[in-house]
Amino acid sequence: MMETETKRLGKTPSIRRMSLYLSTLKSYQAKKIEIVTSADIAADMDILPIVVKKDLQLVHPPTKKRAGYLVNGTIKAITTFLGWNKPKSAILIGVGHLGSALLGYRGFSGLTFVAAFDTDVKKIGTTIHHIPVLNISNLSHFLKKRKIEIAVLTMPSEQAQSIVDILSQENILAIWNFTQTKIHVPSHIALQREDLSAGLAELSAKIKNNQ
Amino acid sequence: MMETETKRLGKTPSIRRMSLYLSTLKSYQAKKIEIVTSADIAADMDILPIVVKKDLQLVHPPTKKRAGYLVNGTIKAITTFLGWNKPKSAILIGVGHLGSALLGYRGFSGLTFVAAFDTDVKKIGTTIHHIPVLNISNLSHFLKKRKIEIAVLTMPSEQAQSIVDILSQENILAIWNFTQTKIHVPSHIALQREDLSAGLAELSAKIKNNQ
DNA sequence: TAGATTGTTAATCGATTAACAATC
DNA sequence: TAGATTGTTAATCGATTAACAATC
Repeated sequence: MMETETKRLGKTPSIRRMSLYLSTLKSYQAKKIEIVTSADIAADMDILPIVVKKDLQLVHPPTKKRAGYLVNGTIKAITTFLGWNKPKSAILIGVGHLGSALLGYRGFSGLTFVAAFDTDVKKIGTTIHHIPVLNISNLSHFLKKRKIEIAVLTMPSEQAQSIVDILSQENILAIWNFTQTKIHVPSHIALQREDLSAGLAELSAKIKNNQ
Repeated sequence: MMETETKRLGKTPSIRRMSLYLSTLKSYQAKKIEIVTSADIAADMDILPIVVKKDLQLVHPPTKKRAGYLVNGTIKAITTFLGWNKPKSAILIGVGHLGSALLGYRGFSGLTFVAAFDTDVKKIGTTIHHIPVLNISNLSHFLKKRKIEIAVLTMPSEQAQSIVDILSQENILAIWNFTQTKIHVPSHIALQREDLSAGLAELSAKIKNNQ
């Protein structure tokens, strides 16, 4: 029997919901609410309370013994579970509109952009959202000096694999691929591919269903 | 028993894969390959052949009687299944970096941006990727004149609900929400929320698993 | 004590994978 | 005919939901 390459992590849907739990809980924090029930959270997220209970059990949140979840402690538990308590150092490659949007995105917890790279001499030497844009030809050299954990790819698809080959030789942990192309990485590097059209496909199916 | 509001569509994972089938098939088209097997497609997408067969059965692709799928016809079948044969007219609200990136994104099939809206007088009157940027105060008026099917939200979260309230009064089919806030829409409007941090959460879990 | 809520086990549902029949 | 491949049914696996025990 063929061995599946991508071993299942299990709980992927739960993990994808974690960031929404975080922002929901932070909104309670802003309102100085210290304890919330699974029903409260569920109502705010349009899901069922049992989903909240099951999901949160993954992160071992502190509870006020059968009276609700402690807001601050649950935020900490989720943050730790995702490894976001120690922000991961990241670089971004390709400072177009999407790249710039990600560099300035306020919503990422646990990710800190250290530098961006581009080929365009007009961009090199500038900063975007306070992050310096460096010459792509210095990529290797930079990675040997600085410990970088995540590389975010927002350059044109055609250049993706050649950059990935450079990244693969350095000591990074993960690649987050926003390009429209499949890339090949060594198995020790974690890979996440974002496909914006997948969301559009889902929306299109919903439209069809509404009619 | 409480009624679940978001009725299950079923097959959501399959639907989210459709756009990848499309781009994979288009790469065969570019190479003038006319017939491919589920094994070919599976190899190129890093999934199992049975997944390809099951997914494609949803769209009723033309097959060369047990010898493979006809590339052109299968592209057409998927496109039709998603309703992408008649491109949907769309507007985008909030021409920041993310908005600009989406306006210029080459990867969307079946979506045509007709106009963008912003509050910034420096942007109003210009075009981005050939799409005119209009004054947000003309939104209602514009929607009464032009048949728009999808509204894409890329403005700051704080403004989201007030814009949604305007949109809800007009005759649109769907809202694609890229903001970080939950919005309330009437049930006849399809809603898709994109959460960029969900992908980061997934990637973080993969990193943890690799260690 | 009564009510409320988590924690946990069991049931259901849906998606993935396997097996194989049909047939080119 | 033999080999290959889709189409389809069955089995497995995982995620969601229900039910309820524990206990504050």
